[in-house]
Amino acid sequence: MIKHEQAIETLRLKGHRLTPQRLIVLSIIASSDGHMGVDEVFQAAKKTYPYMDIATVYRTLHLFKDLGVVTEVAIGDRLHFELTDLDGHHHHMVCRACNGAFNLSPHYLAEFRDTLNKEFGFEPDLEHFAVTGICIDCQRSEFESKEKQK
Amino acid sequence: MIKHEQAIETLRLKGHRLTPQRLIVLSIIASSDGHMGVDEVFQAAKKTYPYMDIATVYRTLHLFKDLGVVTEVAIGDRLHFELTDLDGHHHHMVCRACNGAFNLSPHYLAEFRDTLNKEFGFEPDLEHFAVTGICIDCQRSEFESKEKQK
DNA sequence: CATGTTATTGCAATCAATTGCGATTACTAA
DNA sequence: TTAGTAATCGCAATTGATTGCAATAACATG
Ligand SMILES: [Mn+2]
Ligand SMILES: [Mn+2]
Ligand SMILES: [Zn+2]
Ligand SMILES: [Zn+2]
Repeated sequence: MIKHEQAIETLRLKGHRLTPQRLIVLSIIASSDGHMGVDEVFQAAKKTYPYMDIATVYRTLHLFKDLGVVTEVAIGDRLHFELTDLDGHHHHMVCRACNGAFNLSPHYLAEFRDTLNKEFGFEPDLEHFAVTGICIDCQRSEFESKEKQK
Repeated sequence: MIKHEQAIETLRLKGHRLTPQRLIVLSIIASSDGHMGVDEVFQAAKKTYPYMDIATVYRTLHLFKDLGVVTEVAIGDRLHFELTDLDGHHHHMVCRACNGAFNLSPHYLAEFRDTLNKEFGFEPDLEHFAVTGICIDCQRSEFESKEKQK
């Protein structure tokens, strides 16, 4: 629970108010081990605070993101959030067929980033990147269902 | 205009109907040299066909995408479309500050794709990829405005 | 503890994108 | 050329995300 306390301290230091809505969203995100979709957060929040509004959830998550408390990741076309990983960044491979999310060490993208930097002076947004695709298991099932068809 | 005829032939071969709406969207996309946002296409289409509906524009663009006639690229959070580049794929760097889009040869991502393939058996969606970030010019302006501040 | 200031909230409106549905129309085949 | 049929369209409703605004509540100050 040290992380939780730290986040609250960050809020206070930057002059943000400690509202019940913010504390609830924080504890929900903190109690999850992976990413959470915005609606998941919203549904969970309504259970302890029925007046919670989806706009407040979005505003809170964006505030937490600005403060560095949570990290945003676009999976497909939906936004997901998770507590910022203090042990270093990571990326994701997300399967478009089964929605499985696999972690990816940052070094797989470091080279790409460096190349764009050196060759074009371009600084890409690759903090917490999710690349969609088809995982190895779903490639197999796809292959098998094609076999069966003939 | 050879491309245009080819697209029409593709529609007919796959059993899709040649509607005025489809022909208009096709000619608009074909007459543009870069990406077009969906609303750009819609506004242009309404000029020659005032009854055009935005839903039809989306459905038409998605059909064209499935047929391989156009390619979709997500720039920031908006979808853009362009005629499929027959001379080979390409990617983009898009500046978050000035919205400038720069083309990127596919070889910059080939390595990344191969690594995911070999190490994890993951097949990433990287057909027509756009990475956002800050271009070299905007990095300079950012730096200068920070200098001026002190 | 009471009070004033202002950040924050809930609600409704809005925007990009998608979808269900009944009306229309492109094409097939007589 | 003329139906018949299914694909397609326009329209309205819906969804995820965002925003303006008036009401509310967190917090500083006395
Ligand atoms: Mn993550
Ligand atoms: Mn392109
Ligand atoms: Zn999968
Ligand atoms: Zn720029």
